[in-house]
Amino acid sequence: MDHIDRALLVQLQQDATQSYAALGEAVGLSAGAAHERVRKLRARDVIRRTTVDVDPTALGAGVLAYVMVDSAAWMGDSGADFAAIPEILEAHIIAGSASVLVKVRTATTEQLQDVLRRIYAIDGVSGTQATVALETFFERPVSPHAGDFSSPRP
Amino acid sequence: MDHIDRALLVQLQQDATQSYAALGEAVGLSAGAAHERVRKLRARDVIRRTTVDVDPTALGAGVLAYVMVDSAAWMGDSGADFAAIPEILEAHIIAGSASVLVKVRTATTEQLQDVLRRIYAIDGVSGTQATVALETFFERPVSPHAGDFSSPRP
DNA sequence: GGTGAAATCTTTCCAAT
DNA sequence: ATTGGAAAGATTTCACC
Repeated sequence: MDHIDRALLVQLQQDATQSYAALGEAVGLSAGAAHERVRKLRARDVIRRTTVDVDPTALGAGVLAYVMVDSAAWMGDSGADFAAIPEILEAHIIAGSASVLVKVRTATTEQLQDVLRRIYAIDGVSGTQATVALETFFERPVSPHAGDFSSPRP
Repeated sequence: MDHIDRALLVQLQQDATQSYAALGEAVGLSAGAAHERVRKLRARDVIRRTTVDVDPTALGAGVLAYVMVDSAAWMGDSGADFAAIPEILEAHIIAGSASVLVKVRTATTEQLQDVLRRIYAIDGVSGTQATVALETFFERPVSPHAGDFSSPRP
């Protein structure tokens, strides 16, 4: 994972449809060498998959909310219960007053309410606190240059 | 946006490297027709871009946190200030007691602390409440079948 | 809007360094 | 690990439906 690999990841995050010739050009390598490096990044699961970024509003999922889920019991084995609710895009065990944090997208606030009802039905859940996003400033992938920014700075 | 378009989006979310022949096969269309539909989905910005999903831990960003940002003033024009912090992956204006919710990835909790310091330096910010994720159950893209699930069901 | 086929460009493989 | 080139395969266009 040198600086060339990171440059390749930046390029691919921006546009994974570009040719290996263009990719090589962008990082100062031949098409074959760029291909070989990307192949290894995939093999090592640094690149997990190539995918498309779909506009949620075009799919009728314009309402975004984060939900703090409180529980009376240990929730560490409840991953599948949350995954069974398709409107939930992320679920994390958290440190703090709540137990689980989930990210939800729905078409309407009525549907959000229905998702909260289904979360409530999960074993051990004792409460929810939903926070609705009014406007999204941005959503972007993790930067391959993370770690170059943190203090102490050079 | 009929059911074939949604099936194409599901396929592309899973693997955007597959050929139009394979894509057409999966949805019951010729390669040419699949290509034309995908071209239109891109033109209409339903597909915003083709990208790679990179493992955050491989990039040295294994610490995930959500931060509620409190403010004394209107934060509606502060998008660029949050975007200037590269460790911030999402920033949303929210309804509720806080003003802005941000998603952060860093290598260490020390670096997280440094990000909080930089958030604090943004004009109008009066406080932060960070929630660290201990374990991620899953992170997945928005389902093209969203809306097929909500009650009232058929 | 869909099909099948032709032309062009890319990916993929490999021998050499 | 990288290069250049050759073979295999994919994308893109187009005439026709």
